[in-house]
Amino acid sequence: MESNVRVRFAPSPTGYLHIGGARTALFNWLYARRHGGVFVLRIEDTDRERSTDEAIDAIINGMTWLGLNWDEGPYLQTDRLDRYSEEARRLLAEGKAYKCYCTSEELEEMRKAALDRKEAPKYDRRCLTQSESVQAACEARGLRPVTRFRCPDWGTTIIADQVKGEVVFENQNLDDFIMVRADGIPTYNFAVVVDDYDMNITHVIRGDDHLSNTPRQVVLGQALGYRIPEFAHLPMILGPDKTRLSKRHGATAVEAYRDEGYLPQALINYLALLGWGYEDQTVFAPEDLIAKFGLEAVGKSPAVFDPAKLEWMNGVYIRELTLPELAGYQKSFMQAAGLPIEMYEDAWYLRLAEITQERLTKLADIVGLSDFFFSRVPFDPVAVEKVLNKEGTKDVLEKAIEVLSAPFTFEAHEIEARLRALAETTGIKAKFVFQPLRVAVSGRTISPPLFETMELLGRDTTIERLGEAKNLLEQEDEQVFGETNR
RNA sequence: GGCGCGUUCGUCUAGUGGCCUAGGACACCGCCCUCUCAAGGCGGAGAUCACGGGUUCGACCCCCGUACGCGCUACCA
Repeated sequence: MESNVRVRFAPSPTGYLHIGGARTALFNWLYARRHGGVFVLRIEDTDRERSTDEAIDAIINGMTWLGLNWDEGPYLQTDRLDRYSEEARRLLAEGKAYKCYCTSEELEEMRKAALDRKEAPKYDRRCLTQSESVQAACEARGLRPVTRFRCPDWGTTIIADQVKGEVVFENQNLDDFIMVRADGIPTYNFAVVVDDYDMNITHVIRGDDHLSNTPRQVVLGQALGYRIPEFAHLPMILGPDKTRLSKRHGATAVEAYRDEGYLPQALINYLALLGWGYEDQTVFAPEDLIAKFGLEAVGKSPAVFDPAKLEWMNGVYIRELTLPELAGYQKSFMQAAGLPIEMYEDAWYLRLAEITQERLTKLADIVGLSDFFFSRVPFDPVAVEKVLNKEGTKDVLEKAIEVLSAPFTFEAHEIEARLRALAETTGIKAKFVFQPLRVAVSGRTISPPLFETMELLGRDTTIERLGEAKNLLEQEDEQVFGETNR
């Protein structure tokens, strides 16, 4: 498809890639792919205090894991400092910007005073007309100036936002914001404008926390003689308490979701639904998302992040995995949890995947579902109480050991047939013979299907576990006997 | 304080003047299936469409106002 669409994701590397950033990246990526355009990754690291290399890695890792591949970049703003200086000098020379020697303390005082007078805290332009001699005096005192943009104080700036619609701002409400700090590093509002222009960005798709900054950027771009890109401001993602999603709300790093066993396609699908929808559909393969995505269908109002729905969706995608894929994932999660995965063959893992697939909501859940295959886990006291300690359990265990010891191929369907026959002959309801066996074999009241579990455990281990359960009951009998005898 | 944005079931949303006695999904509840747990099937409950005024034969949908929430108002982005 012929296209000149160029979009970008421009995070500041002050922390891991979080859910909100991922959603912004996703929408940009979808828009680029939908229109056959270019997706640029740009790191906005002009805040030297808070930016870190680790954060850059985390962002790149997160996006890579999600499959949000970019076509250009990552560009670093700190690599482009000369370019910003060049543009700042130009504006200075044209009288569209000026140097300001006010100190942070002075500015803070002015702000407070304005607020006290119930006025908008707007810079009063006291440095706008400063003579060169005064400037020289300031320099002599060791003051380093910032560069302020001389904002037009009349007229209106209209943003034709693709999500929010037409938004009108009075320029007089803007003030002469700082473009370049005293240390020569540009501020966000300046660097974005230069970058988006230099990188030929056609559509700026970002969080709506930037909507109020947009007129500043437009006015600055106009002063620079740039053509202005289209804008689309996405609604925020909120926590359950309806405030902006943050660390306080628990897991917000996409890497955390990866480590818990979420599938990238599930997270992508879920995130796409936060602020966007297509008829009644809820499950979308990535290609489907690309085919159907459009800015016109993006909602205007913020969305609360719902971990429960993400979990459900992850289950949907886990069930769509092929067995070899699932087995591969499961092995790595089991290994990470310290289970000795070399204990079994690949075929064994395939079989395990088969019987656990529809029982998983997160990949990491496999650990709690399969640990007992590697070594006995302590009996769950509740299971002992409610199942093992029932009348006749010992008898069931004994008979089952007998039945399973007979010569036959130790496969699920055979095991099932013989155990059902046992229930039949003893006259005990099938579920009452299966449940104690489950507890004996897995230690718990919940497990993968019993017969498959036994097959995977193997005849010897299965019989051994049944015997151990029986011993446990015998010990208890003795104790009870001893006590009542006293 | 100023400016801006937003407001449909608990949550994500469908809905662009009559199809809405408001549809779907998650969560919740019940039933079925069933060796447990899941998955699956069926069903239920759940929204006076923030509130108040208009406009209209008719408003969730259009206009105005109010309330509440959020964002910006930094030498953060």
